[in-house]
Amino acid sequence: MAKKSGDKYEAILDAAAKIIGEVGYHKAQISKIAREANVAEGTIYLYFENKQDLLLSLFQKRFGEFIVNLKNELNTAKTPLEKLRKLVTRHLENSEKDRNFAQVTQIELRQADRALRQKLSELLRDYFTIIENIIDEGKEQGIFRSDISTKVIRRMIFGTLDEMVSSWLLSSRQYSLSKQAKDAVELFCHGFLVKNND
Amino acid sequence: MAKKSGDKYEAILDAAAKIIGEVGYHKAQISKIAREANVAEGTIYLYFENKQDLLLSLFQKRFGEFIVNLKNELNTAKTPLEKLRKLVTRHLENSEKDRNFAQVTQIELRQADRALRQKLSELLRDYFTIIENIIDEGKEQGIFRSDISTKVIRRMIFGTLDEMVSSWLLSSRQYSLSKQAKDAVELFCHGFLVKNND
Amino acid sequence: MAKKSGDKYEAILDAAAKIIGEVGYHKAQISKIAREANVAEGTIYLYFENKQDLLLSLFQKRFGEFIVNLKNELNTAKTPLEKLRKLVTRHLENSEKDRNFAQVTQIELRQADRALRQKLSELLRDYFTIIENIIDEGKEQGIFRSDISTKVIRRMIFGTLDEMVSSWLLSSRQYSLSKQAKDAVELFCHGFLVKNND
Amino acid sequence: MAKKSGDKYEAILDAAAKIIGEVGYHKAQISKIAREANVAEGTIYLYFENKQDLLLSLFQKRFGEFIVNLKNELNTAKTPLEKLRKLVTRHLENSEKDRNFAQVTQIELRQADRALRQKLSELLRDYFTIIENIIDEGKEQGIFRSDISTKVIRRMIFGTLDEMVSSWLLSSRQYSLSKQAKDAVELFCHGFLVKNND
DNA sequence: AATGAATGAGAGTTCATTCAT
DNA sequence: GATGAATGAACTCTCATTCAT
Repeated sequence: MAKKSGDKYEAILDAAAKIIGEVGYHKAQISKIAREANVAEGTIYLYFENKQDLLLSLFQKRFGEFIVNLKNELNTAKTPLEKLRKLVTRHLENSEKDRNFAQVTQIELRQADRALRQKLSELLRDYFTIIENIIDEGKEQGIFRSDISTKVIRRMIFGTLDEMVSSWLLSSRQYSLSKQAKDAVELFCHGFLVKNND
Repeated sequence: MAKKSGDKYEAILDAAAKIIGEVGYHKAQISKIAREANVAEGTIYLYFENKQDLLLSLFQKRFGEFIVNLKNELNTAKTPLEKLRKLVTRHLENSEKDRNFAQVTQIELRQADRALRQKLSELLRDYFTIIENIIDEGKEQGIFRSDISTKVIRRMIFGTLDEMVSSWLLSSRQYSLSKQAKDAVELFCHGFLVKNND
Repeated sequence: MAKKSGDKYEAILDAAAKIIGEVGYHKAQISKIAREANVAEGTIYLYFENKQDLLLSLFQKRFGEFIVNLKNELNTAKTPLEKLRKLVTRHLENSEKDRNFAQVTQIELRQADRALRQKLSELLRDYFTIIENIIDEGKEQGIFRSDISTKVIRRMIFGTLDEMVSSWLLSSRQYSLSKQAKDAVELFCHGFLVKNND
Repeated sequence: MAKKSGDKYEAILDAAAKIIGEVGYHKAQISKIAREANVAEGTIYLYFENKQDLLLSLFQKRFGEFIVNLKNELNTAKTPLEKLRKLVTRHLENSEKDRNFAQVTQIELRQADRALRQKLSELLRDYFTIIENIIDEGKEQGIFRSDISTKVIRRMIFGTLDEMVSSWLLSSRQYSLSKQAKDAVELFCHGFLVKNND
């Protein structure tokens, strides 16, 4: 397999993101991706083992970049709350900016073989760890409640973001996704119950 | 097409739920479903238009039953908060009880054609409306905060439940899903911020 | 897989023999064989696991029939020499009659995977055993020389017949193959050395 | 095309003999042969027109050398019988020494296109002529029987040798091939019939 | 002469769907 | 209604060959 540098590798990944984003993984034919990338079908197999490996590499690269950028940004935040705000904002902004990738992440990754899903969830685990670290940090500093398990909180945060992106993707995308970041964080922090209703 | 009653119709739906739950929609062969249902392949096409219609009908029926039961139960609840608690509990309990169906709902529905997804989201909309009605009722009664959009709250609730089920499905399912209902509701209501940290 | 009875099974085998005989195993496309058999491509896979299995089945059936017929005929012969004459005659006659099959046996079987070749040579072993039994019977009766190993004699007999068929196939087939049976047997028995030249 | 000399030319032929001998002509990938020869894939096409030409050249060269050596040796033999002995011995010895080449000759040459097979049999014809010349010489000298056609005798000799080599190749090659030369010649000359059984 | 990345035609196989019985 | 053998379009992947460097 050729090295992962060079125009073609990138062109194929871009084409794959576009086609898969448009028609879904199963309906995305290698021939279409090749045409979109201005490359022969066989060329794809110089850079990727097979179709599944292409999807995996696509996710790996894009998500990896997102994670790296996110980590850098989180380092500039002081409090866990500030970190959470940045994470939520980045997640929604990124999905809004790269619709194709969001589509792949949200929709396509859930299908495919058990084996593939396994590998993909390993990649997601990095993201989960970042979220859980923020939560644990907040708990240690006495800012976040310790009586609810970190995992449940993480699932609320990720699930909410995920659902927000899904809704937005399935809608006509006429509203701004990232502008809902503030509301989401507010909800996470205080819930929707009016204070004196305990 | 035969009417939607009779042993075979049910047998096929059960078989479909089982096979799709096990191997996913795309890998679920009609021949396997037929064999599981003790029915000839062609028979399936007497009851369903095509494979996609089978998936759709499966979801429709199972989800419809869930919605009906849910509505009945919600009628016995007095406050919006109580209603929310019942909804969360039923959602998690139901997923835990019928793993195959949860698998289909969570994972398989997200793929497939735009057309199918469209129809499915119409079915989900019923559920969304139920959730949003509870929220609006709470807002009207001054129990729930009115400064956050109903849709965002709904997405948090559904997204969280969805993610909780997904996590549980991808895990070895060694923990009880429905036992986390209380924590989830607590989070929805008060958030995870310690009170004096405003 | 469907049962091995019925028109289609036979039609496919016949078509395969014809096409493979004409262009060789590797160049024999499933689509061509299907068209020749007046059958859809997929139908072939109802009767055979894959292309290789088709070749194997073809050989198995045809060669099996030949072996059965041969055994019956050998039972009517009294002396080992008479048996040898019948075997040689049948071998050449059969090849002459069914040119396609001869082609497959001689040429195509030698290629393909080690695995396939292994299976095929197991089938041939039946034939080898028949030849060797005749030789051993002759040795026991003191008619055939015991100072030369049965295997070497068998290889001479089979190799000679094989080569005669090969030559005939590669030639324009203008001469009668089976008419050389007598010469062949004469050679096997007495060699080509003039008697007083020891 | 480069001239048929030089290190690379030889290296490619050697590599081809090795790879083809191991996995067969059809499964022998140009890329593998190139790697084995420490040469770029494209380089092979500087020395050979295509894959088929490579196989042909391989046979041509190796078989040509064998023929030249054989002719030289036959010149030192006085009687036709002595010549036959030398030919049989050389044939078996050569096959035993260069297993890869034997494999190619026996197995791979039989497949491939009609066109290729045609060219190859032209090369073999040289060998056939040598054998037939020995037979005719023997007939003229009254040593060999004139009542059996030269071609049939030649086919017996070549077919027997061929089958002996084939058997040996398909076996685990635990026995000595060349040691059976004497038995073979004995069979050719006197047949396997005990003398007083005419 | 030498390279090896790129090409793209080609072929086996799968499987949802049909239809004669 | 029920069957299941038959269909054939669709699609991934291979690999001999080319050609710009």
